[in-house]
Amino acid sequence: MNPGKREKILKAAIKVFARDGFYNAKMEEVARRAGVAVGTTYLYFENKDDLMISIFEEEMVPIINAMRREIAGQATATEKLTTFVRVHLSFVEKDPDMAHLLEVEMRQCSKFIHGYHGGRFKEYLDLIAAILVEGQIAGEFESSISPTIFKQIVFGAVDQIATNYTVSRARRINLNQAADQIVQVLLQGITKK
Amino acid sequence: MNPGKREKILKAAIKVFARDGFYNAKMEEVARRAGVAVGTTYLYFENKDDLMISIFEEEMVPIINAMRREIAGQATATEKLTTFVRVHLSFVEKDPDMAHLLEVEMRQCSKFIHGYHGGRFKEYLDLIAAILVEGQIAGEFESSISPTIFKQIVFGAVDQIATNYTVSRARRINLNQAADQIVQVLLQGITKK
Amino acid sequence: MNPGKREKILKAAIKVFARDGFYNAKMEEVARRAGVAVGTTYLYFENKDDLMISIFEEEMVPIINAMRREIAGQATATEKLTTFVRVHLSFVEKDPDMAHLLEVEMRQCSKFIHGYHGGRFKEYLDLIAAILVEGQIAGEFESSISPTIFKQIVFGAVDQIATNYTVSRARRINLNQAADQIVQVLLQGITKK
Amino acid sequence: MNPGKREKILKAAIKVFARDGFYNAKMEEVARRAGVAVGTTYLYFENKDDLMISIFEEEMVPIINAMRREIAGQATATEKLTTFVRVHLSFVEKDPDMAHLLEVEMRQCSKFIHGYHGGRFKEYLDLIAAILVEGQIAGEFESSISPTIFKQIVFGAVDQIATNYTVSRARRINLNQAADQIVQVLLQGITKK
DNA sequence: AATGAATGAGGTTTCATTCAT
DNA sequence: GATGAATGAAACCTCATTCAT
Repeated sequence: MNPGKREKILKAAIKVFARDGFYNAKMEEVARRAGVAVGTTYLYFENKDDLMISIFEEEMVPIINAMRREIAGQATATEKLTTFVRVHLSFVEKDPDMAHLLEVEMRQCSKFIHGYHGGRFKEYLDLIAAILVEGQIAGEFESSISPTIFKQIVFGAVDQIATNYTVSRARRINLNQAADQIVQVLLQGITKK
Repeated sequence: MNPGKREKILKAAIKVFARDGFYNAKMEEVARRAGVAVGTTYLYFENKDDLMISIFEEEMVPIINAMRREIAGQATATEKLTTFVRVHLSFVEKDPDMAHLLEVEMRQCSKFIHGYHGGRFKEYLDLIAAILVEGQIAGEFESSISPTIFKQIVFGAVDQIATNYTVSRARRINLNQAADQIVQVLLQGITKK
Repeated sequence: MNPGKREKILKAAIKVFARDGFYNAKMEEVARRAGVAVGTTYLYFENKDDLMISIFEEEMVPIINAMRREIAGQATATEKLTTFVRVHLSFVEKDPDMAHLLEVEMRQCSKFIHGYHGGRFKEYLDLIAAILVEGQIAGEFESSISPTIFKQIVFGAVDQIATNYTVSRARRINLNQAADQIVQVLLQGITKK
Repeated sequence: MNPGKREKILKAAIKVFARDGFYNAKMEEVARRAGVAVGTTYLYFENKDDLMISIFEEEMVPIINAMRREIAGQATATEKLTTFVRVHLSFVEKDPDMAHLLEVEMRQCSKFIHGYHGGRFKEYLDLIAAILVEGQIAGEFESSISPTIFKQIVFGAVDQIATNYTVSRARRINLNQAADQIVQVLLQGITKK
């Protein structure tokens, strides 16, 4: 098995799935872009679904690790939360195809939705929950906030901004400014003091 | 023709699209559930895509109207924002199939994604933006928050909660509590005072 | 039964069958053009095939009669043959839709081909055969020519010219000149004396 | 790919299209007869129309070439014309399916009719025109005859005989005799001297 | 391991025909 | 008789997957 070839197929699939959508994407096009024969893709991945799942599983690992490292480098929970939002959006900016997959296409892969949930995605979301809990313990954050709900709020907000950025072809949205605003709202709320 | 029949097909499509996903859904199953012949569905809708678009267009209208009415019944912008979040989640609770469609499946319908965006959906998001602006003018809300970004934050947060609720078959999540927490975060932030 | 309505349907069918071809023609379009409901066409004609057959049968009658009359008005077999060719092409010029049907579309109607042959069409061809025989008896024409073969030669030649005229949208072909040339060849041959 | 397989599909299509007609022919039946799967036919031909066009294009080439060779072997224009008629009818006798396609079914393929006309078919007709012109120059044939019209007369006559032969299942028609009669009429006309 | 031709199940859509009103 | 909404069979074509080379 050639691990480089596996990687090439994976990268090609990201491009094609992102561009055409999971269901409209053709295995032949993935193979063509990877510079291999169709049959070869089936040597490295069980089937189309498995290819999708693998993208998620394997591309998510470095992302989660990088995020974890970035967060660890921050002193306070407040800074950690700020970091999460900024880094996530910088990921989106750097690799919009991958971002689009994680946001939109992933949800269509039936095997993913039915029963898969709980792998890397939960791990990623729990980074947010951990930050909240840490802040609550440290007395930075309100203890009345539920980590389970909060992680969804943060991810949802960030993901919506990201989706909007990814979908709108003209990438004239300022993700840095958006990150700041998200952080401000999450930390201070919108109520005028 | 027969508007009742059209409605039956639409409702059947919502069920089937929600259960099987847009691409896995079969027109034959939609027809079966609607109690009509396959050909009949094509008397009322141009094709599968049109059926999906129509669901969005026609089911969104009463939702938007109801939301608008509920918001109008509130005095302050703060109450209006609270209402938006609660009512949205109550919609999700009342009709999870429809919610699932709007959240997940809709994005797969190619015609929807390419060029359609901006109809009812934008209208819905702009309800949030209007609330923010109103609050800013009234002096309730911080004027430094961008309406364009804020509406995405709110929708993203609420939608993520909703998606999670819809996907998890066991509906033991308390949406009321989630609504309260979302509102609290949005209004006050999580920073301890 | 309203015979006028039957006629309207027949005429509409000629137009539609000629324009779209028998297989691509839709009964709904025929009905629309006739100004009746789809179901009505089935009150006057058993089915699509029957409609085609009826066109042939019923439109052919006046044509054959007119042709017979014209021929009868001529004194010699030579003049009669000349008349046949000219009148046929003038029919084509007057009603290209009908001509197109008889030339091209008719052959596609399976019931027509399988077993039908021998109705009006044979009657029409036999007008030619009769002219030849008459001329042979009168001593005008060579007696070595087979009527069965000759009628096909004449019809084939005339029909090919007609088809070419009908297909080429730009109707700049001179059918009169073509008629003269056909007659000349048939009567004298092309060999230089 | 595999040119032999392409040929098998082409031959199968000729049989099926000739027997059932273009519109009634099923791709599945074509595949079955070719001994391949349905999908395979689409590896070699874009679609049903393309298959039909390809039959015409590719089967016509050897026919035209053979005809050209046969004609070239004759000394006088008179002999060449005789040869054309005889060889054409011998083709029909040898391969009635192919003949039927060229005569009847071909005209139904929409792509063929709309804009295609003028490729091989014109080439074939022009063989006749060339013979006439050659004979006129050599002083064998009357110079008053238009080549454009004459080629249609000859083809029409021959084609009508061929069609009649092909349609009538009982092949008891003597094509050799028919060829002689056609030639006699074309060369000498029917007028008794 | 790699290829890519071959497979064939399956879905959308069309449209002639029917039949309740 | 007239209507036209409803029917549902049937066919083209796609494309994930396989397998002989």
